[in-house]
Amino acid sequence: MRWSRLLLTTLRDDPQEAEIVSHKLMVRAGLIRKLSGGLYTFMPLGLRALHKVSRIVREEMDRAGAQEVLMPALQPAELWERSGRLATMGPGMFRLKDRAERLMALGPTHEEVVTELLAGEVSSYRQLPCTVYQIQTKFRDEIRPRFGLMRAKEFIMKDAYSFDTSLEAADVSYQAMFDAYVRIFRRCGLDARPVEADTGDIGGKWSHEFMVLADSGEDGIVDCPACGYAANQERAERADVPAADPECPPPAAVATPGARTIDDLTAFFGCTAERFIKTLIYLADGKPIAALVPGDRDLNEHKLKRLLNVKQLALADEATIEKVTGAPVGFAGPVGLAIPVYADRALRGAADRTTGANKADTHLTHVALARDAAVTAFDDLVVVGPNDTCPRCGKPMQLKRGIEVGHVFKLGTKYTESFQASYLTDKGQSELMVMGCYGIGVTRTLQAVIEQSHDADGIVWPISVAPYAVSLLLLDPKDPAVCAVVDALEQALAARGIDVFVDDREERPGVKFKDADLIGCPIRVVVGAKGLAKGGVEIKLRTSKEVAVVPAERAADAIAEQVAALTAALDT
RNA sequence: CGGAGCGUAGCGCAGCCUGGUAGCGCGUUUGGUUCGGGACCAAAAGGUCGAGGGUUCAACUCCCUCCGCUCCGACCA
Repeated sequence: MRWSRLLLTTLRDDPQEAEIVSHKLMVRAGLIRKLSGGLYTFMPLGLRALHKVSRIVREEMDRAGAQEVLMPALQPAELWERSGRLATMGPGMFRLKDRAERLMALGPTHEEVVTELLAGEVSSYRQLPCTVYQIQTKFRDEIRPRFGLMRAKEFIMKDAYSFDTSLEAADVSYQAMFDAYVRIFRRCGLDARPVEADTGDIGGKWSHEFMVLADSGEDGIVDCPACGYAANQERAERADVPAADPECPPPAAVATPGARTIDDLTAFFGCTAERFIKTLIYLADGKPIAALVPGDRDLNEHKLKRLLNVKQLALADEATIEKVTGAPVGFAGPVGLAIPVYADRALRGAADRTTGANKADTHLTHVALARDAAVTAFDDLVVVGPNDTCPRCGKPMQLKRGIEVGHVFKLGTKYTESFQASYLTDKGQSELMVMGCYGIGVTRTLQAVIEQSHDADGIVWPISVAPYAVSLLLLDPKDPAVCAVVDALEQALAARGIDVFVDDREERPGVKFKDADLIGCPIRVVVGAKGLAKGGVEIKLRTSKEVAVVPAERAADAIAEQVAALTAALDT
């Protein structure tokens, strides 16, 4: 491809719309253009890179034995009623009506459609296991689209679904997908690592997310360098270190006018935040409950939701809090509370702490939790912090940020039950299929590659996903001799199956160098009158400063060697 | 949805506080000089100043409403 014929404009300045480096670079390098918030056009160069990611995904899915299908993005909402997710996932779905007033949805994911499909297709154990996948545009009415392709309203996802005869068989399918994911991200040149994750609205028992480490990542990751334990902060556990507080006198009420927050209280009492017990009133499926965490910790709502096994969990409104505690917001405490009370494990054995008194402008000191309050259960309820230790080995852990590029779930029979997706066993009995689901954000993965691989000058593409392997800079487009060398080289490379992008614009050399760095193809080849006079064409890797000068007639072979070396380095 | 900020030429921005009929840089077009790390000179095209309403002799500027975009929180590939 020649630049002069390509719809490509690079930008000198960072776009005002972009915040993180990968987004800025994608716009500057002319890979994407914004239509509106969370909606992007892939320009020719960006689409090439996207196709390369898709191809890797497809190859590895096929290798893992999954079969490609393509399901409709437009789906009847009735399907979602059957699984019960119209309620839980409802607000995140784009809904519309057809001319018969039937409620439809633009698919945010396809568990319903695929389960309905397999329920009809599979009738015998002989047809199992079966894993299908598709690479398709998904629609989600995100509350806040962000960071370009990272969180978009419309994005391309590879979603796969496995169906098995048993939990054990499903584990095998899960592992096959897990292994495929490791290969996919490795081939994309990404440093992605699997972490234990929360299952969220998708449901199911167990899941792993594949995280690309990046400071701009939206997720917190907890990582134990000693034993390899790694988890999303939403799910991460910590070693159980119960409080070992000495006995204390009975609770005493202290007037604390206007002191509602932990900050207010530490100032008022002049002690550290951990000496307080934070009491949070939640509505769990509409019923009030209290959750207790040490004053210096944040409650992890995912953990609480899992413990309570409820669908909806939200902080209670002011009116509910006043009704339940008898006090305005900010003075709730566990002593004398008539609703279920769940406390973080670190509060087991807690004594001589300060809590709200369930009375306006009043707190209780000398509270010994077990002695003075009725705790329904102790469990791990806080967001893991920097000082927590590993739940497996007790060693210190690290907190990092990550971009979630893939997620694999063991779903069990959650969906096959809703859709009565069953098969006949070899004994002629009807059993529900056991399911797994597996997603990769293809567009997000592409951007994650850039987020992880760039420098001050621009993108540094791994060869596997680069729009072109080679940037060929024609420095003297008016010099027939130079043009002849470029033409011959372009053809020679094409004959070897190497994609070349020729910058044949009538621009000064500096402009071409800058743009080549910005666009970031892994191999840069410069052909100019000066260079030819000095011995040939110049070959340079995007990752290196070294320039090799090679006679024109040997250039194609030399480049092919570089391509082979770069490709081999990424192959698993 | 709650909080914060921003909408002026294709892109990046100034002007607004203190109303007087819109400017800079990049890019684009034409001509010339240049030509190995974002050249220079000259000329030119390009703007309903996000939209609507109000105040005023006069609104990019002040006021109100709405819309859009970006960032921080809940959602998630």
